Amino acid sequence: MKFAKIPMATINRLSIYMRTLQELLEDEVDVISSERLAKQCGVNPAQIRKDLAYFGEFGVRGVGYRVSDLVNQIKEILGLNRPWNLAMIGLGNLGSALIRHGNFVKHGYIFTAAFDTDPQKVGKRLPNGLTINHVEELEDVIKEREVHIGIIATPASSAQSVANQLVLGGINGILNFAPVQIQVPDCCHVENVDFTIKLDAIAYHLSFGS
Amino acid sequence: MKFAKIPMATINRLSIYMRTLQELLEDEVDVISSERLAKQCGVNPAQIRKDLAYFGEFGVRGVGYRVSDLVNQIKEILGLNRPWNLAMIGLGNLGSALIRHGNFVKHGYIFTAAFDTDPQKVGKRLPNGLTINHVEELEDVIKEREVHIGIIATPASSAQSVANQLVLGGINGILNFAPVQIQVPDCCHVENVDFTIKLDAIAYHLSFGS
DNA sequence: GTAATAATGTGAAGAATATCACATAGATAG
DNA sequence: CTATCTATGTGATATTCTTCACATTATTAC
Repeated sequence: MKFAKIPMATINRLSIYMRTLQELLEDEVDVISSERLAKQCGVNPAQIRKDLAYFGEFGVRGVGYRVSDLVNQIKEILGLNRPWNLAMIGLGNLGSALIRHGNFVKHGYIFTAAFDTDPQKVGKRLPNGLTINHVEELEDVIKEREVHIGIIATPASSAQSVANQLVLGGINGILNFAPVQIQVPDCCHVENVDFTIKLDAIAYHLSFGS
Repeated sequence: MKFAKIPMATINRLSIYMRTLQELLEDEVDVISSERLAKQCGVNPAQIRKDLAYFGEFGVRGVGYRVSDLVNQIKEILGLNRPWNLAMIGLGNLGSALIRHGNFVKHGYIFTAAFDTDPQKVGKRLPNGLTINHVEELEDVIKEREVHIGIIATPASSAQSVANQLVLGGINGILNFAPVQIQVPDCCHVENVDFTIKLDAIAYHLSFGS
């Protein structure tokens, strides 16, 4: 599928295009031009065409893109035409909220394991039916349940040690909500979600104009 | 303070540097070189120097950077040497978790208002002492309480209408957790936090290698 | 006071990314 | 079947961002 080196920015935008296209689909829009899609996504029309061009030709000249087709094409490009199993590590405020949050399921992700160290929490059942395991069991359980992606929602202080265990358990993808830079081997891909960084950026813009 | 046009990426990295420096400060490290700091932040040493060079000279040649000084300098650069008032809109799973999450307070941000539309929630008191207002009162309340930044944690469907009201209330900075692209006038700066985009990026990497 | 050392600050080179502009090709109407 | 129209796909161009490499300058030791 992939022949050239694809910019990370392209991958992220594809995700945004897909989101917008799925909304259009719900509104029963059949066909859309790069120009209109670009406006809705807040990007340049040529950007969309270039992004897609990395992977093939998906439009019809003089017409535009068939919305439902393009959604499926992007899903295939991103590897989303299959289920991905998630494990949540850390069931404090944030972890618990995320696991109950509908967006993961809506996009085809499935929680198959959840971990914490608090004896009060271990053994408890979550609304989605999962039972919380102790972090000590992490390595075994994620192998057993074929977890593909680990989500770290622990305090910053435990994040690195959890990441180490995830790697030992064979995980190659980590979504990290802890506000630290975690170190992993090259085989493992980490994405960070850090909202205080975003807040700082807003503070900067408010202070010194755009 | 700002003379050239600063890359957004630089601003985000300054935030990361600051975070790491604050940790170093707790470990009582006095001085650090760009090389060592770079390793801890996962960037190139020249990058750090260039980023800082946009704003002035903060290091000592042959020695490095005084950690506590640099933290303060970056705070000033980002406009963090003052309090910022936040309003949370939407107190579902995510909004409630975020407002209880210590990281905002830790970095000097203060919640001064909270809103929801659910009559069950309006009037209730949050653990931090705030009383939940109805979204109808949004415009007035945020003016009254001098809110600077609005955090949208509503479902996607309400995000745009909330954003409109925030703008009407004079807000120029929005942190958006809803998975939609919201449209605002140029005077208002929006940052999006969208973890499904990050998850999609991980899925892509797992599918087609790095 | 001088030399050696070390790590900054920065101009220049390089890489990556985004935008422009137009040739191309599918669709539709006459 | 031909002409017209429209929006894609893409080579060329422009821009933005990152890395290199080294001259510069504070510090320390002799």
